[in-house]
Amino acid sequence: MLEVAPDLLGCVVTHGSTAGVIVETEAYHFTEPACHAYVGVTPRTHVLHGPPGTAYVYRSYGIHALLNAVCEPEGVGAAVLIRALEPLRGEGEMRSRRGAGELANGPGKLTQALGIELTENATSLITGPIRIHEGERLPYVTGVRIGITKAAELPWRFCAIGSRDVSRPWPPGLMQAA
DNA sequence: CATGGGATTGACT
DNA sequence: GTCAATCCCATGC
Repeated sequence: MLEVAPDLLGCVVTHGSTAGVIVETEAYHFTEPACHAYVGVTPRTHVLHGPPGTAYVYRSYGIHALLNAVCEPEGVGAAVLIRALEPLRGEGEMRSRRGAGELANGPGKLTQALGIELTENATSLITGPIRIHEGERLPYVTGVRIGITKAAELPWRFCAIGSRDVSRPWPPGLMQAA
């Protein structure tokens, strides 16, 4: 999974008529307490322990939907959180859903921009409605995961170097090769 | 059945 | 920098 997370950088997420390039991810694994799968298999987390290539969408703080890609084999319980996208197609549609400001430089923002909803939890990332297809591999920097209260020191955040669409705070070195 | 927490965002001091 | 908003669900009585 720590290999899948950086591999996802540069991949393209498509939903409806909108699409974006992944520029930031974070890895989560059931062996560490920040991961929802840490508590074991429950109605909420069973998808995390399910087969790879599945979307895990959940609501955070009662307001935002966050998108994950389940990656390890069935029974393992791990996922990669998609934290930021660089808009590729359907920017007008994203704009109408997001209003002014950045479109997708944050995990809650990108789901709103693409129109991804909780009902799409457990759907396939191969057959849709949300689809992820391979893209070019991007150079990246690693950083500490942000926004969490448990195991926050793990360096499992991956950001594409030079992208201004990465969520803040930008990790040191992000703009080196821009 | 009641309660508390959460991988966030945006507005305000 | 600080703080509230708000829904799902895991946990505990």
